[in-house]
Amino acid sequence: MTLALYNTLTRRVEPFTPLAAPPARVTLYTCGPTVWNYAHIGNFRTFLFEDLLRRYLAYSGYDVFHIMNLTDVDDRTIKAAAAAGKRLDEHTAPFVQAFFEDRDYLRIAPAHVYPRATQSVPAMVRLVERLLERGIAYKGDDGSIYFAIAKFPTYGRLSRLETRELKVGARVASDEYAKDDPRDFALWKKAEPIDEQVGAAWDAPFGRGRPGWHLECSAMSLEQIGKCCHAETLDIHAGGVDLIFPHHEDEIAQSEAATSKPFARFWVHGEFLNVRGTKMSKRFGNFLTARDLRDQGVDAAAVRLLFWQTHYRKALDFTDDALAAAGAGVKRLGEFYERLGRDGGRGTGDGDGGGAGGGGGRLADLAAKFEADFRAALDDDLNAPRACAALFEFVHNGNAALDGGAGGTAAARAVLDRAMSVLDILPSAKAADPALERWIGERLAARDKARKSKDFKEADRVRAELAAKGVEIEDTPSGTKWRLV
RNA sequence: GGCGCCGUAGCCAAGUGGUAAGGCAGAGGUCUGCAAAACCUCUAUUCGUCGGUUCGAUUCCGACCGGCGCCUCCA
Repeated sequence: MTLALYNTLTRRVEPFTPLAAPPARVTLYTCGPTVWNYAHIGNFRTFLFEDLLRRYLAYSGYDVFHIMNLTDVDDRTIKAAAAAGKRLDEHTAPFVQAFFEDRDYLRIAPAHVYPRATQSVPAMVRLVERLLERGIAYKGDDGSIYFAIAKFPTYGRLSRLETRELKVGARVASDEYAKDDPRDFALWKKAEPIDEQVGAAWDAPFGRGRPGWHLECSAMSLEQIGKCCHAETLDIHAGGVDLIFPHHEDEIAQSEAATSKPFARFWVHGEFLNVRGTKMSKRFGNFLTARDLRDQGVDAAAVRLLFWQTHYRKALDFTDDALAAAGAGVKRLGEFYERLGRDGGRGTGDGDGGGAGGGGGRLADLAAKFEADFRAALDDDLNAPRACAALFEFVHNGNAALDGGAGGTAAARAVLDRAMSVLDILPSAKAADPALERWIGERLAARDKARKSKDFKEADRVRAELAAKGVEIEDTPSGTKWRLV
């Protein structure tokens, strides 16, 4: 079995066959955040889907080179900086920082490089020059540089909007008359006063200005894969569905017109996160940021599981109920994982279990089945919901096997660890400070004493006291366990 | 108007031309001093509606109803 992915270019699920077998290098470019503000969890749904893709490629043995850009100059960043009376980099710096914090909170594996638009201007200027030399770009009447769609016959191949017409009543851009063809898009925008004001203008042979939105991704991805792999074609380019048009369509046009090579072999797009049926968006004000969740004490593992339980190409409605349900699932998974470690002191793979459910190695067998199902599911266009179903089936059957005294826990735990390298949904450990821990120890001892003398009233009172502080307890044959909730 | 997606149990959500995964919630039971956790059992004759193709459709086709997305700078 090998990985197959839905390729937006062909609208089909196709086997993912890189130029060489694992451990071959795979180049993955994902469109990152525009750092004009905090990213919301809708944005992060896409980044999490890309995290799943990247981790599963690694799990499958590939040497992934993951590039994620940071858009730190565009209309919104400039407007926001001007509104705040700041320079562009002054305005974006905290949001870049916040993005990395949110990324870490959500356990998203860091990309290998985070090229920034403002730091890649030379590469962008070179790309524009190449297009000018080839006669595909031209200077408009307003002094901006445009890409001539007419010179790129396959324009529209990705989005299939080649025959599009402007929607009735759609607004007409102010630069409409500066372009040869209304469909042409800006590569380089002539510097305006507001750009100068915030420091978002650069000199170029074709005029002082700033990059158009699409240009950065073409320039930076080509620059990065040139450096790392001497290539001009990406293995995979990913993003949200809303980027298909015009962003990715335009990236293809710019890149391929310049290199005459396919820009990316696979285009994969993640669906939206919705709120009550409508896409989460800053514009609609129906958004929630990652830090909102973090501040509410939401375990990132629950967010991840919630997202994994819906296929990445299907819209997902975000609700508190769904998040809570995922939280319960995460907790159960954590219990099982802990139990494997605890009961696994003796299990080595061929077990000692003599109970009803378990012969030797029963858990190892279950783990092997789980791993096969897990892979088959993710190989099938990253069917994470199915992978999660396999996981919980394993939890269920594994618990039953443990109840029956089965062995093989070390093997089972190893399999689970491998799966977690992809899903990463074990509950976050909540650390207690030493003082609290000491107090818990005292209380537990008191309760134990009460229980031994059959003073259950007192024992229950202590349990309630602990619960009031968020300490949940569980009596087990090997003593009372506690955890913070 | 153009292109496209979605509609499966109380909630969330996989799925296949051959008879409905998984999660959460709920009910009963085992275990426990009681709990908790775990386990066992149960919870969709049915997959928006109506037609069609087929031996057979939730799965293919058509129409309709409902929800949503993109159509120039939104992940």
